[in-house]
Amino acid sequence: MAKQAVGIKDVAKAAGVSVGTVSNTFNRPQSVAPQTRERINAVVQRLGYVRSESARQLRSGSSRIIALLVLDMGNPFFVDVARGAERAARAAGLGVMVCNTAQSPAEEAEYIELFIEQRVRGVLVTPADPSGRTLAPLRRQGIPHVMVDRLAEESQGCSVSVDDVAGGALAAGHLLAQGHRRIAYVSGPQHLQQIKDRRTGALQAIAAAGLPAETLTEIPTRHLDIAGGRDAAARLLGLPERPTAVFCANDLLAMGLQQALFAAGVKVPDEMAVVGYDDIDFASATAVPLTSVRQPSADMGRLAAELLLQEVSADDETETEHEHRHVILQPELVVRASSMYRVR
Amino acid sequence: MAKQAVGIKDVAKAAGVSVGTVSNTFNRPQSVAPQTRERINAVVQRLGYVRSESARQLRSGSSRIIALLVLDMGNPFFVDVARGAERAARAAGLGVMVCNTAQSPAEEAEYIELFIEQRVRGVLVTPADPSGRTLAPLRRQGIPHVMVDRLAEESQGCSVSVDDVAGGALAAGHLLAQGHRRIAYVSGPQHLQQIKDRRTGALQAIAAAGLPAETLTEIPTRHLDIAGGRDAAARLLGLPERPTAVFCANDLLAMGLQQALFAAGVKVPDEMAVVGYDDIDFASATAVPLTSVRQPSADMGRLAAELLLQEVSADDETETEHEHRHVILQPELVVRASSMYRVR
DNA sequence: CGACGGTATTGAATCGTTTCATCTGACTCG
DNA sequence: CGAGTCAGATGAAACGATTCAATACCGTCG
Repeated sequence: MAKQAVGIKDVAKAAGVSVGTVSNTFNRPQSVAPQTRERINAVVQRLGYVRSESARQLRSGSSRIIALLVLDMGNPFFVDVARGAERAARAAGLGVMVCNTAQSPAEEAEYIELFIEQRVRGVLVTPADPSGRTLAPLRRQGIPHVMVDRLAEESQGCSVSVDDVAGGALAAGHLLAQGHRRIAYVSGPQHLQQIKDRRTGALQAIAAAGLPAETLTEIPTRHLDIAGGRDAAARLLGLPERPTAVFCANDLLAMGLQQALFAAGVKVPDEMAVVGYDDIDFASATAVPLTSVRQPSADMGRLAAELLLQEVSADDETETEHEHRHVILQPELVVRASSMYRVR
Repeated sequence: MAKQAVGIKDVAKAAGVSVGTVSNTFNRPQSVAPQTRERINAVVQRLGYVRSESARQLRSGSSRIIALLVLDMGNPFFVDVARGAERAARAAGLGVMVCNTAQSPAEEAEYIELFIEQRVRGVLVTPADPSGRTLAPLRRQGIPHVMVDRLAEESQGCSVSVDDVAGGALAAGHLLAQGHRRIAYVSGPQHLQQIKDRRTGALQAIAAAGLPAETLTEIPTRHLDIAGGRDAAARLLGLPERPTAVFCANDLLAMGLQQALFAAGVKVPDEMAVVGYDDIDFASATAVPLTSVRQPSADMGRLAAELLLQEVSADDETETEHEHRHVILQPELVVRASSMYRVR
């Protein structure tokens, strides 16, 4: 029952021209006589002909798609990044394929392989593997890639990242300024650079305030999600000297934590101030709106895509040698109720 | 600088065999002598050869990718659907390309065109256009498609949906059982079938309780998101006879609404009971956990993908004629604090 | 020894485009 | 009238894989 696919030859025959002319109507309309063009377009319409991308890319060597590999599709932060990237890519006539590594280097490697098979035009990636080894095949194939939310090492390619050290310092600095002297840092998987940098930033702020490093107590979690936040709350409340403030490595953790605190009857912010990270939409929708470190997520996606497109076109005209660039954006603290002491 | 792509011919030459043999090593290894196979694999490894998908699909006529078109990537409900679909597809060796229509029929049509160009194996779609007209090109090209979260009309193809009428009835019935007699329905764009069905269900429950239709006051919103919920709250509180309970067409609305109520000092659930829809993870993470109608989102994605795969293989062996199937899943009410009257 | 069977390999045809060198007329100009 | 120009159209080669009929080789059996 499936219709037989109609190809460019069928169109050519029906319009009484050669395949070359049909192809030209699509790719350089100005070189085809107007009336021929119209006749062909009419036939295309009538037969419902659609170009086969696979045939085009076979000829051109690479597809019109860029891939985006994110750590967690369930985190709205990455959804925002994806949106930014998608907009930029579509403006350039490219499609975006978004895939989720769930922070697993193995998944990451698998997807990279898939992308190479697809001969994607380029790859945007928030790396799950800190070594960057999973990206080696891309380099080998000469496929441009840009790291997102991660500063690339020298010669590893372009990157767009946010200064996580500064972000950590902002969060901790804010809590210190509110008078807190025992602060918990709810972190995540230690192999993620972001986690480490945010801690570093927090410690810097503490040192700058002339306080000892012990001011910060780290509470690691296995997963950067809401459930992880709930778990962390239990451990937080079980600490011998209970902190009066907590800085969470992302908003999902903060939300889970905040809920568990509420359930345990611990008042936010009076008994426990909370600061999150990412400033996702949901963060401002909690009953006690969450103070959070905002990352310019959509911008990051957009910039990364633009950098990638630049690199792609530099590859084309081999004359201009491409210089890897590293864009570092600055985070911003958004203060809301969850970290403001009641006026006393 | 970009490495020259290595093709199957290079491998064949380097291994001293014909291209056919190399191809066979990949596609029917058992028909190649073990030692030849090993030699070829070694060469593949050494040269870093990767099959070109475009060439394969050109030959086979369709790609190894299925597309998933969702209404709103920012809604975790659809992320769950995507996860379910992705798992099923990858189990069958297919990739999934997820795209976001943002509820715009125009975007939907554009993406459909893209999918046809890509000759995707099949399409899963949560339709933004109620007429189903945007799907016509798919039918024309004989590309299998399954509607997700929407009951397809006869002969429009397979579908996997959740009984939204039942869901609406569950929500309203629950509120009625709690003694509420003035209920608001915060709805969304009227062209979405889900919105209409949930209202229908609510009205059925009201009728079943022997109450007048006026028991339900509809508050429409433009967008099914958190901001829409905040807006709705203002209108809700401005109503002449303020309802004592509100049923929101999805959880995002409910979250925005709940926050605005909190800010306005309206106690949930004492002064206003709230019920949402979808039961997204975030819904249970609010300070006052949200009562919500749970949809088996991941199951829906999985089932839809499975139905699609079935249809795909039925198309292959043209012997078995494919019968369109319609799976209707049942929603489930998850009662949490936001709708439970304090014990009086 | 010749016919046969089975396994492993070959190489040409094919998929649907794009590209480019070539061709065709029509028109202009000296 | 012949040469030159130019817009438009042509058709074959190429892209990189898969597939399949044909072949080569080897051992076995009658």
